[in-house]
Amino acid sequence: MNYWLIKSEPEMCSYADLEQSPKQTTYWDGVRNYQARNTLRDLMKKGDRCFFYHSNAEPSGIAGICEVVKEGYPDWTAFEKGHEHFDEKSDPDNPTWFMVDVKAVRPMPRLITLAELKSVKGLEKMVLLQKGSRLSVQPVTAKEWAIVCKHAGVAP
DNA sequence: GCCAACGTTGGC
DNA sequence: GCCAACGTTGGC
Repeated sequence: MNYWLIKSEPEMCSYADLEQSPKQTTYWDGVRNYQARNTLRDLMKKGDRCFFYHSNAEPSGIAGICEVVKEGYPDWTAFEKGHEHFDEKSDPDNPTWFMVDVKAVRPMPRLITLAELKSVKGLEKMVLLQKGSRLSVQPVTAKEWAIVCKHAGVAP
């Protein structure tokens, strides 16, 4: 099983919003970065676990854990004229962008803030904490996953 | 709102 | 292929 961290602006879709979605599941769309696209399309597998991270938030941090329930498929929001994520260059017959479906697993007992994560031993190499890291889907090592869960007091 | 870091675009 | 200009992300 692989571990990931996915970012979402809580104004758009918070962890609570995910929990309140039908079947606690939603599609995670709007990624318009090639590296992140490759991860979504090729690497994320059913059953993989993800930290659900609130970005651009007050404060930012990990809000919960979710699970990949549908592997990479074309991000149809790129095909819809007028949609916020419309991209005229993405051809439905040869899509540029992909997305996955994720399902809520469990919330963190409290938000694990970015500032807090920076001070946790063993997370120094975590992609999220690297300077200038802007990737909206990033790999998390099994070790980092365990450390964060232990720190937060939740089952991995 | 500011700004650093990064990705993309496009002229050459 | 280089690189300046521009747009976006996201912490603060």
